[in-house]
Amino acid sequence: MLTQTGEYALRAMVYMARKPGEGFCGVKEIAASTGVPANYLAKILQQLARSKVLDSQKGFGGGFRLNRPREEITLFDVIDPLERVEKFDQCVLGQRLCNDQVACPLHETWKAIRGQYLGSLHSTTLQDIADFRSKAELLDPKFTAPALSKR
Amino acid sequence: MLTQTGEYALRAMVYMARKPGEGFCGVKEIAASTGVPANYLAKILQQLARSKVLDSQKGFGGGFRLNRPREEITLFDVIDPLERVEKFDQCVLGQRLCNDQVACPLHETWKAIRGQYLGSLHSTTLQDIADFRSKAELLDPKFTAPALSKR
DNA sequence: AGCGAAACGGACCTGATTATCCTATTGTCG
DNA sequence: CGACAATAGGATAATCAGGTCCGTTTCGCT
Repeated sequence: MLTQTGEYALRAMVYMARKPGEGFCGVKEIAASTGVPANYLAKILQQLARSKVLDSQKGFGGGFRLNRPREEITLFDVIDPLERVEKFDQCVLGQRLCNDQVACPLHETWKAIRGQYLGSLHSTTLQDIADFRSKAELLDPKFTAPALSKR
Repeated sequence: MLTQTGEYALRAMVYMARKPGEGFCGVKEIAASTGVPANYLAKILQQLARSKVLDSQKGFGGGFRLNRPREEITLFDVIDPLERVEKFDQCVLGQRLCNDQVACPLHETWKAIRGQYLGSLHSTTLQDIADFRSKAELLDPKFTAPALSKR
């Protein structure tokens, strides 16, 4: 469904989105919190910095941070630079000709699945995720400890 | 979305489902019609035979055929033995604890995506696919000739 | 029985993905 | 300025999916 790399990227982005404040996060800090191999995570974050989703800062106190407000970064923005999403547009059965008029037997089924998937990635922002509270958190004040404000 | 192996399997199964008659199909025949590498396809079909979706028959005139009526084989039955679908049940963000009560921030989003995907796989049968006719086929009698034949 | 057609099974090759390590570069602070 | 902290980036290793090859087994046919 998602490559390992994509999943790691998502974990890191969620971590940064939920962290209060504007400062840079070090790779080690993110790696420790998300359980992603630090060296590999560094590579992934470098890619995301190159694709303008993150800012990076070398030197003491440096690290990575979101390049834009949370609500302007979608899951798609995170996944897209790391996986070959274009493959989704190709016919599942490998037919050269497969569109809404001349379709392979799976065309409609697959179109629906793909549409739902991409739609979710496009419509879900890091803001949505940062705001998320599980049922347990909503019911039990203890869970509200790592408090965020806003909205 | 789907591994190469899963896609190949789907192509072969669709071919067999759409082919009239009850006889065995040889690997070479299927490979030629679907564009899947013959040797690799053989491995895939062997796996499907082991997982009771296909019957196989050695020797002259042998090959593979569906083990059950078309309408009793779902896309899930085809994909499941070949990919690690269990991975879908694990939390995308790698949290040890992630369920409807105590959830990770992506739990609901991912649950919806996964549900749509698995739902389609479970509810679509080879019968549905075999019956499928594209708009062009329905409108233009030329297309109603058995579209899949080569050799 | 003997031959050829076909699946079966194991060994092996290959390239992409995942992961690690080392050095260079860049920034902060004393 | 010099020491240190942190990313950048290149080289390399490990793992795995995808793919090939070949010998064996099993069957149908003559």
